[in-house]
Amino acid sequence: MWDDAKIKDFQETLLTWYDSEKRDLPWRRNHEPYHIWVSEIMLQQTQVNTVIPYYERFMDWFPTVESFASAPEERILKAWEGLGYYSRVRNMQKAAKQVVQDYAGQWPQTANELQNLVGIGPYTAGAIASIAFNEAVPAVDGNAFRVFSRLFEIEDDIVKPQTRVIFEHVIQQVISKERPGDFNQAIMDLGSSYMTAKNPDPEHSPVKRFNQAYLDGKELEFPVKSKKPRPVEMAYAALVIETDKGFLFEKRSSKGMLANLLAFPLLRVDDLKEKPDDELLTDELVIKLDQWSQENLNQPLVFSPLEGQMVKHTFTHQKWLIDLFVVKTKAFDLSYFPGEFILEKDFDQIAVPKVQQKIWDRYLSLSSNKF
DNA sequence: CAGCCGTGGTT
DNA sequence: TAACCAAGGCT
Repeated sequence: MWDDAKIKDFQETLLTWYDSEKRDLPWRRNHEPYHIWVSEIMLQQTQVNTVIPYYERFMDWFPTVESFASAPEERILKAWEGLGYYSRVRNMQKAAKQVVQDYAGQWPQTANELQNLVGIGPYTAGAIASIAFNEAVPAVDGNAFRVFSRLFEIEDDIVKPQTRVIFEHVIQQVISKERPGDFNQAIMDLGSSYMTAKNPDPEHSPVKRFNQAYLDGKELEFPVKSKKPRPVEMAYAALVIETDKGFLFEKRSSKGMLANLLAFPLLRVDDLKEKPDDELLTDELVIKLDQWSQENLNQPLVFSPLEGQMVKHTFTHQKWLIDLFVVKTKAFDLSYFPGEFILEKDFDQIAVPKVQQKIWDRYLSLSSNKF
C-alpha cells in the first residue's frame, strides 16, 4: 500500500487533471441529489453517450422528484423506452415515492441511508453521497474496478460480489476527504479515457507513474474477470392479431423478460424442432396456436404463418428466434386476457421493447411483399 | 452466491 | 458473427 505522501501526490495529480480535463456532462451542472440520482440510475450498465439525450428529456418531462413520483406508469416507461433494464425505472418511481412520502422530499444524505431506497445499491449510494453530499465514500463501478485493479495489480475476480468489498477498502485509503465526489468522478473519467478495457492509452495517462500494472507491462492483464456463458437459444411464435379496434397487445407478466411491458403475444415453442431452412414446424404450431387462442382469448382464431425470415434478437442471457403468425378478425371481449387493442396511430404512445419493434418491422415488410 | 434483467457500440 | 463491453441491482 502507498504511504501518506504518495496518496497525497496521487490525489493532487488526479484532481488537477480532472479540473482541467473533466467532461462537460448535463448532470454535472449542479449537485442536486435528484439530478445525480437520475443520471446514476440511467448510467447503470449504459454508456454516457446513450444516456445524455434520455437524461435531457427526462428532466424536461419530470423536473422534480415530486413530478416524477406522481407521473403515470406509461409515461415513465415511455421515458425509458430503449434504455433497457426496465425494472430500473419502475424501482425509481417507488424510490421517488419513498423520498416524497417517507422523507418529506428531503433526500437521505449518507450512503448507508440511501441504500434504503429501491434501486440504489452500494455503487449508486456511494456516487450520490459523495457527489451530492460530499461524503468520503467509494463508488465502485466498472471504471473503479478497472482503474484500481491496474494501479495496485489486484487479481481478485471482479465478477464475484465479495470482490467489491476489497476494492472499497483500498479506495477508502486513497480517496480525497476534501473532494470525494470529484475524486470518484475523476476515476470514472479516467476509466473511460486513458484506462479503458480494450484500447487503453496508459502511456499518456495523468496517473501513469502510479499504474503498477503498466509499469510492469501488464496493463491488459487487469482487471481479472471470469467469462460469462453464451446466450441460450429459445424459439417463439409472435402473434399479430389485427382487429377493427387495433392490434392485440399483451401486458407481460411482472416477472421475467420485459416485465410489465406491452407486446404482441409471444409463445414459447421450445418443444418443436427447427427446420433446416430456419423456420419452425408451422403445421403443428398453427394447431397449437389455435388451441391457445381458444383457451386464453376464448376466441377460436385460425392463424397463418407469415412466410419469411425469422426475427432474431439477442439479450444478455437469451437469444430469441421468432416466427410470425397472423390473423385478421373482429374485435372480441378481453375480460379474461391481460391486454388491450391498440390502433397503429397510437403505437407511439406506448413503450415497446426493441424485440417488439423488430417484430413489427418484419410484419410490415413481409405483409407488404405479398402484393 | 449465482442467475437474471436490455440495448447499442466495438472488435 | 460472436463475443465483449458500458457509471449495477435484485432475488
